[in-house]
Amino acid sequence: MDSDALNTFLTVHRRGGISNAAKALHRSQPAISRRIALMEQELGMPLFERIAGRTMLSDAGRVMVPYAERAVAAAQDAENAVRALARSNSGPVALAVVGTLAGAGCRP
Amino acid sequence: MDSDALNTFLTVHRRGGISNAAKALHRSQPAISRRIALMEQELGMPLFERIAGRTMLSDAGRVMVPYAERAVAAAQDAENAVRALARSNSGPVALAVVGTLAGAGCRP
DNA sequence: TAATATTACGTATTACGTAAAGATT
DNA sequence: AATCTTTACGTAATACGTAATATTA
Repeated sequence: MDSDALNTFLTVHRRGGISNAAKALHRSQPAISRRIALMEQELGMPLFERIAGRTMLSDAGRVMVPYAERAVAAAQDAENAVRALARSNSGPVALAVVGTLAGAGCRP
Repeated sequence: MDSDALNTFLTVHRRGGISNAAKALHRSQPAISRRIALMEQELGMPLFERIAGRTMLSDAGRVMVPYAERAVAAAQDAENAVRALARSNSGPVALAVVGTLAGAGCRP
């Protein structure tokens, strides 16, 4: 179960349907529908209940939401941490040097 | 940055090289090498230092390890949580029903 | 030479989008 | 009718494995 798939699942939940999720993710509706169907097939149970034209969380989906949120956030954090390191290597460090040499040039 | 990619990264780190990671993941060496190269290209910085035939963590890689561990574990937890729900729905619950109707037919 | 990592290249899998069909209000 | 989801199908992007090419112990 990939964090990318989990993000798709979360978007469908948050946007309240596949159509809105597709817009938010800049994908077509069938792409999102198939992705969810694949996850459900992989898990052997539905994540959403298609009842009365509505796409609402199933019991399994309700269980998965907080876990998916953690997984997606953690994956993003991993990337952010490295990018932040890159900035710290060429940003604030240079600022500190300037501050030490000139005593000005950076806001407190 | 996908949890699957992060898992590849972690495996290379833990196994101490691309060859061993390839064996552990049942992939070829080039597949792992390219996957890491793609991540590095996406981040704009190396995750490993190829020094003297060794594949060791770079500064960025060292930063990423704990984040990657959390992300991979969280993604697995998401799947496990739903599968655990499935087991709990077909175990104790069914047992209770049978007990109510028949008063027998299942082991305590 | 032995072991490792990377390129090159063709293939296979996967994922997508468009179009059409099914279902529900 | 209108909206939403799913299926069908052809195509495009991605990822793989084999083979060949470095690079280093």
